[in-house]
This record gives sequence, structure tokens and C-alpha cells, in this order.
Amino acid sequence: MGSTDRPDLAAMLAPLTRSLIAMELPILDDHGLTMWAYSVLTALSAGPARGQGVLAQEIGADKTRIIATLDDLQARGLIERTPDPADRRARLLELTAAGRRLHGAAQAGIRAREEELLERLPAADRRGFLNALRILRASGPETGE
Amino acid sequence: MGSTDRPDLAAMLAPLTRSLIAMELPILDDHGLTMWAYSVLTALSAGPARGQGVLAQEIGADKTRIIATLDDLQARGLIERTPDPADRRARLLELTAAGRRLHGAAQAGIRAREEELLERLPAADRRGFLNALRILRASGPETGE
DNA sequence: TATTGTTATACTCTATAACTATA
DNA sequence: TATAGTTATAGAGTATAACAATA
Repeated sequence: MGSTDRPDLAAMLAPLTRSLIAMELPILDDHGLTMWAYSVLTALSAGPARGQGVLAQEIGADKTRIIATLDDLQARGLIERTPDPADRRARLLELTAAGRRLHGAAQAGIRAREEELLERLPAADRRGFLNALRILRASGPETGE
Repeated sequence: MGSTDRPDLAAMLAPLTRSLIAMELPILDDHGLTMWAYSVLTALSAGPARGQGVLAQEIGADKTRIIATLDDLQARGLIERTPDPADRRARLLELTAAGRRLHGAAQAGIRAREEELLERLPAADRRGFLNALRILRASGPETGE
């Protein structure tokens, strides 16, 4: 009855994700960023967001969770948060030049560490790993419900 | 300066792990198991454990976190928890026949779901993905400290 | 009335510290 | 005194519900 003879996927992915995050936290801290703050900067680096709710959903957070983060990022001049002229309830969010710079620096540090990790993999596995992540991410969580 | 042109690893792994867990929880629930309970059964399915602390560390938990879980599993006759004759402070932990059966059933359900997910991947990527997970898991978190 | 952002509250999960029993 | 297990407490993180402004 030894079906597939490997640990469960989640049993492998969860610790790997945890150690990846543990490895990235010191780097982010060097730049004065929390993980949520970095997630916000990353999302905004792809372009402005119309509405905090949209942004929150985009990074898998609750609307209420990122407010303190946005306050801080704005106070530090890393993002701009302006009322949407078309609907003054909503806020337009975008990176400032300083925000883009800081995100770039933090991301470079993270990428360097990630490369060290990926170098442990044979080229074929590395390619397959990254391809699989892209595919599984794209197909999304049409898993739960 | 578009270095690697892909999302950060953690940014891909974290949501994937989350959705994997979300997909497995209902299956575990059908068998009356929490994720920690399933982790315990999985660890013990490889063989008995000498000491709860050892078991906890093995599954990445705190000693205090799994006590209630062990109480429940024992009360349901899924594990045996006997004092170690050699050191009566410690407890020897092992699956009962019922525990082994339940773990097998739950794992089968999870594996079936996982296969559906993996079927979305081209064979080469699937192989590379699983290889990479094994390698990265083995090399462990010599990342943090 | 519905929605965006905000604030305040409650809840869950996890870690810390104190206790017992063995050694 | 040190350690395994247990229990009780406190803390962090998260979600839920109520509120103000705008539509």
C-alpha cells in the first residue's frame, strides 16, 4: 500500500516556506521593512493600486491588516496615498521614487539569498521547480471550495 | 536592472502552501483530525518516538503545543503513550492499529488531491518540482542562523 | 442603502514561565 | 541540579464587528 513514497506536499512546502521567510526577515529588517510592508511595496512596484481593499486582497491580507503598514510607509515617504478624485472614499496608492529605490534594494538582497539556495539544485530540477511554482500559482487555489 | 524577472520565491511558495493547507483541512476534518494531529500520526507512522519533546521537534512544534493533541489521540485509541521503563520521566509514543489505519485513510485522501494538483504540471516540471522539494528539505534551514 | 477606509474589540494561536516527578 | 512532561499565564497576530465619510 506504499502509494507514492514521498512526504506529503504540504509537509515539505510548509517547512521550506518557513525557513525561506526566516531567511528573508533579517534582510528586510536591515531595510526597516516588515514582511507586510515588503509585500505592499512589491505589489505597488508593478503599478499603482486603486483602493486599499484591492491592494490587500492582492497580497492575501485583510483590509484592516495593512492600514498600520500603509500609515508607516506613507509617513516615511515610501508611498503616496491620495483620495481618488473619481470616488473620494477610495485611496490611490503608488510608490514614491524613494519607495521604488528601497524596494529594489531589499529585493536585490533577497534574490541574492534565493540564488544561493537554488544553486543547490541541478539545472533541470531548478528549471522544473520554478516552472511548477509559476504554473501552480497561476492555476491558483481552485482547490478549497 | 530586471534581474531575474520572477516573483520572489516566498511570494510564490507562501500562497501555494496556504492553498494546499486549505485544501487538506476539509479532508482531515472528515477524519476528525487537526493538522497537528495528522502531523503526529505521520511522524509516528515512520516508527515510535521516545519522548514527546523529540516528537514535537520532529514536526516543528513546541513541546507544549502537542500535549492536548496527544491527549486526544490517546483518548481515541489512536496512539499509545507509555512511560519509558529506562527513564520514567519520558513517554514512549507509538501508533495503535487503529491509528495506523486512520492515518492511512487520511493520507490517501490527501494524496489523491495532491495528484490532481500535480497533474497540471508537465512531466518534466513535476519531476523537477518534487526533486527540488526533496533536496531543499534535506539541505534544511541552514539559512536562518 | 451600499461601500471605502478606519477604529475598537474579541478571538485564536503561540511562546514564556512556573510546577511536578523523576533522575 | 537538571530534565520530561504538564499546566497556567501572557503575548502576538488575526479576524469580527461597529463607526464615519462618501456614493
